[in-house]
Amino acid sequence: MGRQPCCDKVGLKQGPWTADEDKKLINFILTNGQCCWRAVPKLAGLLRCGKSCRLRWTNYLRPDLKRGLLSEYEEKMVIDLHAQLGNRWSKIASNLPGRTDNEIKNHWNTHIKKKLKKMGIDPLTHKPLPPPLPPTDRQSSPPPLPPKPVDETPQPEKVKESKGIVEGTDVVDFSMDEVPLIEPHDMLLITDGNILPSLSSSSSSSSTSSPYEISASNQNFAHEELDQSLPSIDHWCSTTFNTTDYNICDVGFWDYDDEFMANLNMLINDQYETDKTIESDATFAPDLTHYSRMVMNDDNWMFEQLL
DNA sequence: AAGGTTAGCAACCGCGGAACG
DNA sequence: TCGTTCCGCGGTTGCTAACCT
Repeated sequence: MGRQPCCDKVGLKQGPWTADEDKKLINFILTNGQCCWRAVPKLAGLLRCGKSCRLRWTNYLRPDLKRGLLSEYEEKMVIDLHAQLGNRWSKIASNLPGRTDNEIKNHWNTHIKKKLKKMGIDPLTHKPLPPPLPPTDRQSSPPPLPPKPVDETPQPEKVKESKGIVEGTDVVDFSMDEVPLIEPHDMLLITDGNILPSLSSSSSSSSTSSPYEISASNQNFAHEELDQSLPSIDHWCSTTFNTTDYNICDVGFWDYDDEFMANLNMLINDQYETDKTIESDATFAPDLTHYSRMVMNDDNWMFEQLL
C-alpha cells in the first residue's frame, strides 16, 4: 500500500497565492498561532492543502523575513556554510536571520554558482576548477574525478545523500559525502575579513579550517549583523501588502521562540539600539503582557487590545 | 513590434524521519 | 514493534518579466 497523499487535492487550489488568501492565512496565524498545518486551511477558510499554507507562510508571509537580494556578507556566509554543510539549505538558512532555505537555495542556484564558476571555483567542492580541456580531449576522456577531501579521517556523521554516483560508469557526480562536516566548535565567523568577537563562551577558535565561526549555542551570531539582517515590521507590511496604510505599535500572539520575540520586540520598540550588549536569552525575554493582537481586515492592519 | 531565449523566483513534489497510538 | 500521520527538507517545475535578435 502506498503512502497517502498529504492532502486530498480534489477541489483544492494550486498555483500562485492571491492577496485575499494571504490575508486569510495571516489573520488565522496571528490569531491562533502556528498549529497543525493540516487543519489550517480548513480553519482559515482556504482551499489549499496544509503543506501549501506552511510553505507560503514560512517562505513569504512570515514577518521576520528579509526581502531583497542577499547582502555581500550574507553571500559570503552562504558560500562558507555551503562548503561546510553542503546542500542543507535549512541549516544554512538557520544561520541567516530573515532568510529562508528556499530563498538561499534559489540565490545559490541563480547567482552564487555562476559567480564561483566565474572565479574558477567549483561550487560543489569549493576547490579550484581544473583547467578546461581542449575539445578533442573532452570527447575521448572521462571527466576528472573530484578531489578527495583533505581530511581523510572518518566522519562521525555520514550524510546520507549520495545521489549522482554510479559505480562502474563514467557518470560521476559529487555527493554530500565529499564535503567534510565540521562540528560547531570548529567554525569561525568573519565579516569582510575581520573576525567577529565570539558571543559564545565555549568557542575556542582553535581550528581555522573554516573562515567563518558559527556558534551553535548562540544563533545571534553577531548583533551588528542581526541588526542589518532583520527586517523592520513597517517594511514587512509595506512590501507584503503594498500599502502604507497601517499603524504598527506592538505585535503579539506570535508562536515563536523567545529569541525571535525579543528581536521583534527590539525592532518595534527600538530597544535594540540601546541594548546591544544583551547576551543571555534570559535578558532577551520580551515583556508580552501589554501586547495587542494584530488582525488583517480588508487592506489594513487592525489592533485588538488584549488588556 | 514580435517572437524567442534566459534568468529569477514562487510553488509544488516526493521522500525521510519524528511522533504517536 | 509496527503502522499511520504529519512535518520539514531538498530537488524540481513552471510562470513571468527582462533581455535579445
